[in-house]
Amino acid sequence: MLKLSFILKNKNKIIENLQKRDFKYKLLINDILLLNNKIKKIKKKIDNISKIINKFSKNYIFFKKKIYKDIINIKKKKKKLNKKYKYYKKKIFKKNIIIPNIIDKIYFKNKKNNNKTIIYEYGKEKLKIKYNFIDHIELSKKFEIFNTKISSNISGTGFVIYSGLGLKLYKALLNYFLYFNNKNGYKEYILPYLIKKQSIYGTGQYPKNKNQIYNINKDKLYLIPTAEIPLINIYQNKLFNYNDLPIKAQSYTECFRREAGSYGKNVKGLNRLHQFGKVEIIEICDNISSNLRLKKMLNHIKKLLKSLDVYFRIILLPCNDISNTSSITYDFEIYCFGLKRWIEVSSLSNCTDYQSNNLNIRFIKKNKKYFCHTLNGSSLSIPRVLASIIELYQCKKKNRIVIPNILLPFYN
RNA sequence: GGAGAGAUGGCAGAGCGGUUAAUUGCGACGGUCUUGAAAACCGUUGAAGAAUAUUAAUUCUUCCGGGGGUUCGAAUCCCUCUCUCUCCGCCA
Repeated sequence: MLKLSFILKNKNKIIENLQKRDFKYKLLINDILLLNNKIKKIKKKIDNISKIINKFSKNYIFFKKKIYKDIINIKKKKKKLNKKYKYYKKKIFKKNIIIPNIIDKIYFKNKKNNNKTIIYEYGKEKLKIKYNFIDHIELSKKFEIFNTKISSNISGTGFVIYSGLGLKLYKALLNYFLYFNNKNGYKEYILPYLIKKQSIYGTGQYPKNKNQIYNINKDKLYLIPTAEIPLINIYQNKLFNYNDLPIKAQSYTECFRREAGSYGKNVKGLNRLHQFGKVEIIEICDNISSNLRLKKMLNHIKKLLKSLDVYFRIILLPCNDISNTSSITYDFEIYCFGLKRWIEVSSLSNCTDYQSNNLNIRFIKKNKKYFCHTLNGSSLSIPRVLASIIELYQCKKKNRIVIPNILLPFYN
């Protein structure tokens, strides 16, 4: 979340920011300013009372019982004021936490920013291939790849079972992604899938996305919707040396999403699942170089997709479409030749200091402490990549699905 | 699940009702010495809010895991929550 002191000093900037994001609750900033003025007055009264009490207690022996009664009255007053103070603080917090991150400068350069901007495209020539592509759902009927019928008996819709060829490809993709990321310095972690509410607050998905997250009431735990949450939370309350940055980490986890409200075509096959596997990469860096790191991550994921030799594109998401925590987001989409549509396989964001404010992730440089910047991206979502690969690679030999060359060492 | 111990600054670790924002050690930063470095020595080293005032500061308040209570006064006593550790039980 944004620091309150920042909000107070940058009122206009934030209002402009909210407008750009099409944020609905426009009086939010005014509310916060009003509440803050109230709180200031209360704090001043409390300070004065504390001063009197402190003086009295320091000179206790001299004053003794003379002013004693006054002190007791004044203490009662202080208690009342304290309650008020905390009440307003909570109110401010509740409003503060829903203010999204400041969007990147790039969104102020282009006037048209309600549309997706394609910034890179690769493999377009594949569109020329003349072949009767069938989608991965049909393919799965022909080959042993995955099964949603059996899984729906077990868990309901939105779950999947991999076996045979599908399982082999799945593991190949997974191991290749981990290998590729690791080669580029991302340290791997195996993470818990059940997390506390506090961790979700830390990375900023709560309270906005609370309807998308599975909640295990009995134990007050939540299923992770993305590895980003436990992965970033590893570093809560950390103080890094400037020279140790950037921190690069990755993890494969299953991700659990309720997907409340989605229906129809999108739900079919491997496209939208309640549980899916994804390799996530994150970086933690200083407060200046985060956009440079973002570019490096962008190139990293680009290289990975290129090596799979699929038709993909990179999109700069419009600022009214990026998540609360993000200042700038790029989406990576692969073209599915069977479904004849684009599907998102990665989303890469710079969260600047929005998360590190919550999680108290800082670095120290020349005895001064600063908040780190955090970045995250998928590298990559496995079911969707698997689906798009089998759809494209079915054309290379009749009645067979070919495996991309790069995956062969991981396939066997 | 049962019993016990604990959470203090960047880290380690004292303090366990009254100049304690907190002894000390290490680290970090600055300086002296040196051709340079090390060693040694000297100095600096938490955060937030407010007032005065203005670029240099001064003053006040709050903060020793979170929340609440006792007291003229709490890091220190009590309650509660969260987390960590040790022992016992259960278990892949």
